[in-house]
Amino acid sequence: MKLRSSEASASNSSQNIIESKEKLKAFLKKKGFKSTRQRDIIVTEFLKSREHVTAEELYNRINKKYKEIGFTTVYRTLKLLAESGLAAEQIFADNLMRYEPLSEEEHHDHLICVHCGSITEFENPKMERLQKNIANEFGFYIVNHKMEFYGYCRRCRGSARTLS
Amino acid sequence: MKLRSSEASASNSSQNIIESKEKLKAFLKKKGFKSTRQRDIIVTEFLKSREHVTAEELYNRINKKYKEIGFTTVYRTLKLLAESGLAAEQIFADNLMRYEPLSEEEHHDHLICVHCGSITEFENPKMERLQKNIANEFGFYIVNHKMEFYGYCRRCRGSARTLS
DNA sequence: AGGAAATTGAAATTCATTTTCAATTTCCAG
DNA sequence: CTGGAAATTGAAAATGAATTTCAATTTCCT
Repeated sequence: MKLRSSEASASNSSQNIIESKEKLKAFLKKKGFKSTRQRDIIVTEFLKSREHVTAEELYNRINKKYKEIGFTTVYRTLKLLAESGLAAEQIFADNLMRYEPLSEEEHHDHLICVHCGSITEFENPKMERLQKNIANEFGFYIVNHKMEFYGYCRRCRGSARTLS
Repeated sequence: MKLRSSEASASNSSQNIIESKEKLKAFLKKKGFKSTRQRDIIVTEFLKSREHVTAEELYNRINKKYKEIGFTTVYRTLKLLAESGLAAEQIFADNLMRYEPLSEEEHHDHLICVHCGSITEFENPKMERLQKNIANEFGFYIVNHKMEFYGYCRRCRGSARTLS
């Protein structure tokens, strides 16, 4: 089991940021889009965060330093990142569109605490295999999947007395 | 593997409808709510459909026969069914709230065709066990989970030439 | 039957997401 | 280096699904 929780080490992050920014630049060029100061700032902040952010959350964070960057541009840049394959769009139980940095082909699933809201990511090879087997039984070709566990994380499991 | 696709046999459905309606009645009484003509019609139509409907879809269906029943009432009745445990609320990739009839404690997952939109349900004991094991490793207590496979169903896999 | 409490449904509201549009910026061709 | 076509920006408006409001109506307990 490969853990990739939000609390995990952030080493190599500056290297990853540079790499990702290069990828975005290539994507922009290929599509005839332009590189701008705003996009650069937004992408940098987004990749630094390494969280599942909504457009509004990222905008608020950016707005503290860069008053002149508008919500719409943050929103559009996140969409652009999703198109270019550098971010994944995900909707959890709160029904807000969230974005997370995505490198290469990795796919991970989520443990979401309904008490504190923490999101822990994990990858599990057994799970991947089982999913493929199930799909095969139905003649189904999986392009993408979504798996979320909602419940109580280790910390909240102890403190929440409301467990039924 | 237990199949429960939308195309599966609908035998016993009238029996199930009566049963479910009794359950709703009990729920209403317990809560001090009232039984109404509208609720009866909406619940009947909902249970008959045995699909993952949005409030609007169900409203449109009902509106053909019963012009006097408003959207709001359909919406509220679906919420009520969800509260009473007779329906499950689910949001798929199109980001619309859908409701499906829910009997007892069953939980099933979904194969969603991105080409024709069909939703097939399945249950898999191995999957349930693996999910619990994974959660245990993280000290996580699962209350609920969501698993969806997006891809091409048997039928569309053949006809869609756009598979990369 | 009487009336308190719940329900109904049309309309209004909310709120995240998306689009519009005029002003500005980017960047390629010359 | 420019000039200017094309893309971008950001404020504001629009969209659209979900939810709430409220006056009129219905339910159902006593």
